[in-house]
Amino acid sequence: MRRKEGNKEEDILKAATEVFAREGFHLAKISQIAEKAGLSVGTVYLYFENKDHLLQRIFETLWEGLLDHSQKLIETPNLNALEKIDGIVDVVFDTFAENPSLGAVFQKEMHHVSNLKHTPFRTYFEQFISIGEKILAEGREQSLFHPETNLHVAVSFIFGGLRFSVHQWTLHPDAESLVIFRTGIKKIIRNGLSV
Amino acid sequence: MRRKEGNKEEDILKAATEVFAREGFHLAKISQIAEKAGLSVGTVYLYFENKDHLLQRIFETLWEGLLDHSQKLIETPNLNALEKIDGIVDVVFDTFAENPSLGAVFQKEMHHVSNLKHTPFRTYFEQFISIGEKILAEGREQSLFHPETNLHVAVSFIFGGLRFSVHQWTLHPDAESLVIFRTGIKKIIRNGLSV
DNA sequence: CCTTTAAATGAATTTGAATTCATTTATAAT
DNA sequence: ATTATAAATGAATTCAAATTCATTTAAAGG
Repeated sequence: MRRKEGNKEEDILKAATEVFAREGFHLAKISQIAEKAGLSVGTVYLYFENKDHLLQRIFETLWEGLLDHSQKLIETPNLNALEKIDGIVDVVFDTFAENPSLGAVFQKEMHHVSNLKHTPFRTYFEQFISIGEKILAEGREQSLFHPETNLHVAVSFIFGGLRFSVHQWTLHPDAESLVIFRTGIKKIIRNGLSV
Repeated sequence: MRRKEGNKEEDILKAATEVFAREGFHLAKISQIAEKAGLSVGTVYLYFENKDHLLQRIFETLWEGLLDHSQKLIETPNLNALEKIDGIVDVVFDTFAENPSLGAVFQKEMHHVSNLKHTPFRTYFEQFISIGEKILAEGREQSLFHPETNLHVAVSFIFGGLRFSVHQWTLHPDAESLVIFRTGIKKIIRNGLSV
């Protein structure tokens, strides 16, 4: 019998990420993805049930990576809440630094994915938010943070800011601007704008 | 001859905003919009060239309002940079407080609109960003802000945070949480999380 | 070097909603 | 009242792209 050559599933996901990043999910054509992956339209359907599932798998991998690293981070001893927040910023930027297209897809298509039926994506997002809230609550207990800050508001603001900044960074994803974004964002989260 | 009853154009835009907010642009059906506006599918096309133009008009009105108010704000004498930033937060929340669905559409569909050909939307966004950068530069000159903060990073982060927070607020758009979001966000932008 | 069968192909089919347009309705002018 | 015509309707058409599947290709086992 014939055997599979290379790793087509991976090739397809990589191609899909790039096409979704450039075109957006709805304008992306399966034919474009197939071409970029170097195979035919029909083959895409041997590996993925449909277009939605492609996006779903991309987000699944992404979220699992983010949550896994974040979970390890908050369990690290000898880190205070401020250091953990810096760690979260690093987790996010490290994730997207190795794959800038993923940052664009994350910014553009998260809402589409969370609307899909039969997906655990609202749960993933909620877990991430809940990790954020844990860190902030911890910081408050350690008297590092303003006690009156509303957790939900703070986490929403930081999540949105981080996500959009990553997206902006992906427009010119070089190493130098990566450092500027990372450090700039950490500084704002800690100290805000004012002196 | 027959004359137009009421303001159908307005009815359609209002209905479209609600349907786009709930379903997202691509899943929204013209038939749903027509039904919610209390008229037929064909009538929608008497008032708008196509589905894209509906979204386009919604964003046009939205951006013009935001830019107009922001422009007036930065020209107001006797406001320092910190007060101007508070003003921007207020402009944004005032805009969406009177129409929470607009906040959801703004968060979900901005990327679709900026991909449309023949639209000035990248320009609108750039103008808004440029207003933000002006305020930050001013604050730096007034020695109110950390001199080393990167303007582009700070503005991206704040824009993203503000946009996503508004979207989160629209999920439970009551007056009490509005105040909590407004004040919480202003505080974080000024002072960050740490004491 | 056949034979078997999994893998791959891409043209043909299906689908589903955007858009159109022939027909109907309602108002204003005469 | 009648007529002219703008406004409105919604069933029929169009269209583009997702999905399918009959056919072809190529590796592995005998």
